[in-house]
Amino acid sequence: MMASDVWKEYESNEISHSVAHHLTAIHELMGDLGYARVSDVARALEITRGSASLTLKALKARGLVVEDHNKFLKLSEDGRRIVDSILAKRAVVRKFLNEVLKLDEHQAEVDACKVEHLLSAQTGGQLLHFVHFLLSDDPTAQQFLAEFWSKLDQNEEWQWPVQDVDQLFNLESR
Amino acid sequence: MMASDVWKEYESNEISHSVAHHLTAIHELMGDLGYARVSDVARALEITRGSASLTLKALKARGLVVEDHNKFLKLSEDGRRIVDSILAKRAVVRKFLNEVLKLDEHQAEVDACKVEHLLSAQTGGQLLHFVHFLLSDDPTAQQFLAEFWSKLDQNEEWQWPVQDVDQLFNLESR
DNA sequence: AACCATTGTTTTGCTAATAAAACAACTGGT
DNA sequence: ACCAGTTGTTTTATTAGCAAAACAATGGTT
Repeated sequence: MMASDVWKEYESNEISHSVAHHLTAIHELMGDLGYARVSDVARALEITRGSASLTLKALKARGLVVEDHNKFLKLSEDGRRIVDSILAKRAVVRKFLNEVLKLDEHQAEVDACKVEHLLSAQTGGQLLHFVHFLLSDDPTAQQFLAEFWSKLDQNEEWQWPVQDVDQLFNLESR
Repeated sequence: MMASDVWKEYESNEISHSVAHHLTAIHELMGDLGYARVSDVARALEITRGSASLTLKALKARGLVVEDHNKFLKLSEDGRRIVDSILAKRAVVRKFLNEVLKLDEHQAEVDACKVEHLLSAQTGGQLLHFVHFLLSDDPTAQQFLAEFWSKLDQNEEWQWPVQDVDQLFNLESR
């Protein structure tokens, strides 16, 4: 039975996908150009200036973005904190998908981009610990990865989607 | 530099979060009650009948839901296929977060629910292979997990979010 | 000065997903 | 037969996020 309070938490996120990319665009523009204006954000995201203007106005009202005396944008302390957490999650998810699960880079990039703003801080932190150990020079980790990859090559295939995943795991693993 | 075609793929998904849960609600109601009507879906999702009626009308138009001569709903072949892929992704992600990363069950449930409809079939399949091997009785997998968990307990902590994840991985891991 | 490009904003309209409320149709109890 | 409850739909309104278009302000070129 689905706890109905679970699926509704999707909307009650700190930030939306759109907001996440408005904020990260400002961050990247500050690095690339040294500044970020409404038009620069709009260009980076390939949306109209009007759309960016409205979204950024809301972000200024929320205190995530601050504006110069000359319409130059900057991340606030809170905005910077959010961008850091998003970029960290994106990086670790991309790394996991690409370097562990061996998905091609574009697929890893796309999927990481889709989930980066949805994962909790706990999940991001635990995943970071996991991937860090997995890709370290620890011999156990390296042996494990080698065996996993060799199994991948052996093409032991289920047809996806699997009907009952729990059954595949022998049911008693709880 | 963000490839701007990447982040826009977020909207171009086969199904939305809302649609995913309308479909899975029908699936679960069929199992629990043996039938599923508009009101049953609305109750299960805790939304109004009006909202469910409109969304389900669109799903009928898309051919994912079919309607009885007496307003009883059923998944079509396509709808069933989508539900299968969603439930499989949800199950494997939940299992990974809870049983590998040791996140509490509620957090695992919530995060899995958020990303289930966003992951590609490739990602779902690869993650299934990975978790299946990781939780198998293969001694290498078990040893790896034991070491990982012991490291977790040792509380080697970064402050999250980590500023530069790539730096943490020594940069040269590609 | 006249012109043009760029910038930022505002207004209007669109879609998806919801709530709220009104309504019609059916069902069951008395 | 009547009343009450349930069901499904429609209409109206809201919010987030976009486009398109109009507009004003600035800045540079000739």
